[in-house]
Amino acid sequence: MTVDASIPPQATIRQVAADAGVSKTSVSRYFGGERERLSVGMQQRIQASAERLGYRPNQMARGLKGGHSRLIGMVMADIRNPFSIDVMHGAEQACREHGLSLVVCNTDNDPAQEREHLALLTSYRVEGLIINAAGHPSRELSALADRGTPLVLLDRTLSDYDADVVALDNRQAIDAALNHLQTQGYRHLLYVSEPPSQASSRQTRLERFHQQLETHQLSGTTVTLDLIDETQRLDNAIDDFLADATHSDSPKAILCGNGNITLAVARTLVRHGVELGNVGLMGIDELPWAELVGPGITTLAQPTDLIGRAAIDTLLQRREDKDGTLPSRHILYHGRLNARGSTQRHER
Amino acid sequence: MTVDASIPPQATIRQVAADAGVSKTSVSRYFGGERERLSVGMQQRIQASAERLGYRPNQMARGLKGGHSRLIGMVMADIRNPFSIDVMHGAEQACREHGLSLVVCNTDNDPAQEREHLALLTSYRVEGLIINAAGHPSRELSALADRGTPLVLLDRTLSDYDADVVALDNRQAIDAALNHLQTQGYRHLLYVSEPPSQASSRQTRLERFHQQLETHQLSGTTVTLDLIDETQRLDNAIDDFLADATHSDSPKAILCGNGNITLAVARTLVRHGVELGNVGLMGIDELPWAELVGPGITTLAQPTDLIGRAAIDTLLQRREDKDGTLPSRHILYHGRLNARGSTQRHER
DNA sequence: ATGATCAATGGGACCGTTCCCATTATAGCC
DNA sequence: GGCTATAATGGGAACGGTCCCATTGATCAT
Repeated sequence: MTVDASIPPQATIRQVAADAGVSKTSVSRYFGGERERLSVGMQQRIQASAERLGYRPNQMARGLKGGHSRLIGMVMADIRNPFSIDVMHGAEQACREHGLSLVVCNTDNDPAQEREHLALLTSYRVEGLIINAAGHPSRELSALADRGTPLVLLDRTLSDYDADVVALDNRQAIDAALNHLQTQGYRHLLYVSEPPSQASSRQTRLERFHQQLETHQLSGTTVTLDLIDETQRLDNAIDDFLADATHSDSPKAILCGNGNITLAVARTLVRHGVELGNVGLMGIDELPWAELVGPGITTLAQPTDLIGRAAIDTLLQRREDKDGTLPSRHILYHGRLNARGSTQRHER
Repeated sequence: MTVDASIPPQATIRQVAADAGVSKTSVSRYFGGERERLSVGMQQRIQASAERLGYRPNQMARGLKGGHSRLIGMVMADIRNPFSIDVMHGAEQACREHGLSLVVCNTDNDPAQEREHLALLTSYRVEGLIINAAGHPSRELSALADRGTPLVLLDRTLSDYDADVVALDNRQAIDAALNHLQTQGYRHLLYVSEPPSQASSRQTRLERFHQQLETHQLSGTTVTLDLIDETQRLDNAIDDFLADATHSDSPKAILCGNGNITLAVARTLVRHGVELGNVGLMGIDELPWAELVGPGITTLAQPTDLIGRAAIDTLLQRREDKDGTLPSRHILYHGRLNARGSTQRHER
């Protein structure tokens, strides 16, 4: 591709107006949602000129005077988490339906990156924010919220915030998992999670696991770790769990707190030649490949695409709430059990 | 969260200037990269006022007069494709290092969505564009390119475009796959692809497959299909391939054109109780779960994170090329073979 | 002493668009 | 006929910042 020194710059409203023989205000009306206020003849002249000149509105100029950036910020803790991908897809589709653009920022679970991204989104004057990020509200987030930027928390709650939340019902998810594992005959469980301090949903799941063990006549233990540098520790924890002689007559199962953990645990079990089902394995969140591993891995699926959509819808409703009378909502979706062979014990 | 009727609006440069007792030009200099032109005392006064007032620059105003939106558009054919996810991650990181924001648009392989997204990115005056999308250049894309917007094609070429390209070396990838399958003793192959008309890389892989069969003393057949509504057709094609009596004494293998196909084929084979290795299975692109399925699925991995980074770096170099003397480049990365059990035949 | 250069600072114009008020012509009602 | 309302259209100011030219004072060289 050769860059030509005589590149025609992007046409402006003034140029279209001059070409069509009308005022710039009429052209602005044509493109700005007031087309019906113009005579048919004028509309046609404007359309012809705009097309001839290849006019495209400058959203930055519009945003400056009109006050609308048409941008929605989405701050994600980990875009490579399978959960994030589907949520983003749903959110992006919902934005598009409203003529909005989604700006996705990835924090890799780092609060410093989160602050940077929030500052950047502020500089673009985003019209709303979807937050799926670290556990503590930053000053940057507070400033945005204080200034009235609509905010929806995605799969998170923040302790100092009474904000709209769209998420999986974590308690129901853990209850359903424990029910299933108990029904399938497992009695001693290991719950594996990424660091709970990074996300309230992880904390809620972990707490619920502990709380509900006795109710389900189950015993259990937990391990939390950072998958970036603690894979060895996971291996050891699983080995210890499987070798635990004090529970040698209790059928054992491992419950994984999210998709990233399910993958890591499955790797460890397969590498150690563990027969799935004999040792139960279940993961929170569906994974497209879960049915392929051994006898199939049992999962509790969240409706992720739907959650992404709901987050945008909730945000747009919050944006319409000019006088602040709409109470905060927690929209919690139930998980759906996909029972597969990894939670079927063999008679022997 | 309660919306307070007395929300302080975002502070402007004029307010900071008034508070610090300086001119707006000085404040602009402070935040606009000319800080060293100000006396130390003035810098401190500005900093204190900006912090007190919670000032954040308005990128829209900056973009309007200064001519820089600081946005990079990235148009992806399918954000749920595993390839896309890692590339996006790498690209986003590279953007961040340069103080740029990545705006990701997902087309779901639909040319109409692509046109819409390009128009939208134009309206934001993006400073560059990474394109990984449908096969035909649109008028919208032509207009952007003609106007001098830097452009990098990602895993694609466009027939009418002499643009920078960053991609896997598709020919090397197919050659490596055929080498491996031939070395492992397979003699009759099925190549499965998503529709080649949607992406030049698919077309290149398909053509190379046909071209190189004889060179490798292999025979083969191909099937191309849209995974959205042709799963049954895939099942049938695989059944026919496996039942093909004219090649009953040639060990058979299936080569999958991308990660989405690998998942779909693996599902079919596992569901039909096919023993991997007995029938070979290999996929272009690494998948995090590939090692977990049966004896492990052999893959040819692209360095996806690196490709995403390279795309941004290439784009930024193109942007610096004011006088158009930098020739177009095709930056092609080699795949790396991950041999696993799915391409190991059993003696029997 | 004079002239040139540079550091430091500031004000006005501008960027592309929207918003707001103004004008003109026409139609309908009293 | 006069008055009011409405459709259609337009021009100027403003949005928040950048850019460009101007000014002032200090320093250095001749």
